[in-house]
Amino acid sequence: MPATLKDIAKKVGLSVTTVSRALNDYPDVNPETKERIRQVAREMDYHPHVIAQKLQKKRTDTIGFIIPTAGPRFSDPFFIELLTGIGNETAHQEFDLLVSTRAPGDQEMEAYRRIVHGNRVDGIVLTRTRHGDQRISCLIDSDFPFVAFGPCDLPYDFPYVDVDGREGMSLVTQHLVDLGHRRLAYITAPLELMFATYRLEGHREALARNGIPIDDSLILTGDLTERAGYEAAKQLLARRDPPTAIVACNDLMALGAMSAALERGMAIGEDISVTGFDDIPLAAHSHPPLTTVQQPIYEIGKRICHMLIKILKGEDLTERQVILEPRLVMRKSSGRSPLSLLQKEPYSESI
Amino acid sequence: MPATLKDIAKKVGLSVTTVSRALNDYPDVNPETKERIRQVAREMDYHPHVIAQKLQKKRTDTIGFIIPTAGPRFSDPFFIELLTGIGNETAHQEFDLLVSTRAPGDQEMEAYRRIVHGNRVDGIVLTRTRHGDQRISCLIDSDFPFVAFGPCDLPYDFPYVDVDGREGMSLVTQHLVDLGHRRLAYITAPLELMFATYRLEGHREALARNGIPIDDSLILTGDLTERAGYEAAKQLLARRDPPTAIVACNDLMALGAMSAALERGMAIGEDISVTGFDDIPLAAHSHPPLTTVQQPIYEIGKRICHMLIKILKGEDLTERQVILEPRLVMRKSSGRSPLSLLQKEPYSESI
DNA sequence: TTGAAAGCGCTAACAA
DNA sequence: TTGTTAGCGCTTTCAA
Repeated sequence: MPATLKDIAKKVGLSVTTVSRALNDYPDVNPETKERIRQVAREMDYHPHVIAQKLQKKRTDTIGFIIPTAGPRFSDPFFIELLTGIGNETAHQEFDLLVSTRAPGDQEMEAYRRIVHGNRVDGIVLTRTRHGDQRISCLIDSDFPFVAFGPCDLPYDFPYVDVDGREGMSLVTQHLVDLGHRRLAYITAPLELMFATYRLEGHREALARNGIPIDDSLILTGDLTERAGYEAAKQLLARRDPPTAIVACNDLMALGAMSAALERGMAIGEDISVTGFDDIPLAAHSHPPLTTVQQPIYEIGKRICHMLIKILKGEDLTERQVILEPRLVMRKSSGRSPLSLLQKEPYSESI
Repeated sequence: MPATLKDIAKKVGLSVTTVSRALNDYPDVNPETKERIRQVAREMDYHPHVIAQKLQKKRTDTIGFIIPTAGPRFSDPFFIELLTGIGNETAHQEFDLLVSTRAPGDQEMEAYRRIVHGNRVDGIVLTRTRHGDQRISCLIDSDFPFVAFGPCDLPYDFPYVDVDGREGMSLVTQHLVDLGHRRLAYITAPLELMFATYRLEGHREALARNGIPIDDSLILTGDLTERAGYEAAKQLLARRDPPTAIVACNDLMALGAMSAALERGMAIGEDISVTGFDDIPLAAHSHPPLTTVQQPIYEIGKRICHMLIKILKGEDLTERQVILEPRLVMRKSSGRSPLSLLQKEPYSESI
């Protein structure tokens, strides 16, 4: 049985209160008494019972994070990096982290309720915000502290961090247009996801800005996995009028798209350009390396967590909504359009 | 303020005890009383205070999982899949999951102590067991329940699940030998990791079995990231006597190795064969698809968690050590050795 | 069928 | 400087 304050009190012949105060370094304890108590505590290998502390303090010093895992083989590296950011900041601030893995849907809402109502955690981190996100309205209704990765179209003001996806997609798309591409396909994530909408908007804006008509048949939807990117690209490349560039909504789908193109014997960055979004470590090590938009995922995780803990401590946030600028990372998977009138090299054939 | 048993008791004019019993469906409560209490509880949106329950029950119904994250950009998809398995089983059994992210080392041990001593969790899941694993001796000394992914060379008997890595590596290596390879390089993980040792042993055994001398200069070490695989392969391929096959200790390093080979303009599966271990989803979508050894990661996560909860409930384990058979997944990244005397096709040139 | 009382381990207001 | 008392919200004897 682990030692309790009572055990120590008995041993040193003092009250539980004094022992508690000594161990918590209160100033109104005789220094010698304090030292003696601490000595005994060490000898008895005492560790405070955190559950009892939590009950008394009415605070759990724990934050919750529910990972929207789609299916058993879910393995988006994005989430590990985000989790690492959240986890490290959590530990740094001496908080604990409660994690749930639930696919979006009923069970997910149940997990939220379980966490919110059970006083298990003091606050929650939310990711992949959705249009009319039920989770957000539920949390706001219960007046439960949270910070989200991404905004929402509900008429609430809540704290979040985001990367400007519209701008990001606009940047890559412009980059491709500058390389002479006029026929760009786009693989989006399900549009219920806020970020998917923004990114698609950025893409469309860039096309419009350059006077390129939007062909809806070139916009396909995938579930953010490499498999989905592969399938979508396969379909696109089998067309009689295939695109010269494929813009994917995330890196995993871009990698899938690349494999579909390679399978057809195409040279990526030449016959076809492919771009992603996220800049996961694999993006730099695909072949060819993937042109993408960088999100500082780890830092975002830390930042979200930092904001949340500030809220929990009752401190004011300097910024309630943080929007980070994305950065275009040009690599070899994007190149001049094969249909471009611009010449690649002085001696290359033009059409 | 959330409603408490006391609030309900006051409202219905009964004692807290009776309310508690009614809500916990004890048989010795008047059915009508019970119904009335439940009705009121619903109206007041009552939810039990789990912290108080935990304190009283002296059980947290929570398990802990410390992810050994190496660095901020840590993003091995392997861990998300494992986490999903653990998380889903945890939820299924109505347990909570506490996660820590710590790089191996001092902070990691501190995280273990924090969790063990603070009564935060009832048991722990351990991954990536190491030689003389401090974490294991610490947990055993404290008599703290845990289940590991992988065995340990300490003289303790503890429950774990593992995939036979020796057999797995033996299978891929044999596969390569059968394809005519005689010069095989190996990229290992740091050998302090138990699985790294086993896998390397399997590789060596297969070579020995086939009378192929072991060339230690062909064995390099990497930190399991794609970057490490890339660097190692780059070095191997720059040799005057490059290998015809590269066996990597995990898929991520194999993917990195592939990119190094592609960068040199080599045709993978022809000029050079590359194999991995894990079978992460990306392995099927690399180009060419990666020959690897499958580990049912998600199921292992579920199984570990299932065993742990069984232990916590005081039930007997039918098997304390579970060793799963690996499965070789042959894909296109492995092909006949270019130096092979065997003919690839009837009409191909032999050397 | 119900209630009173005790206690899980801790903290904190108040008194001495 | 120390101790007394109360209480966090819940469960569980034991007695009525």
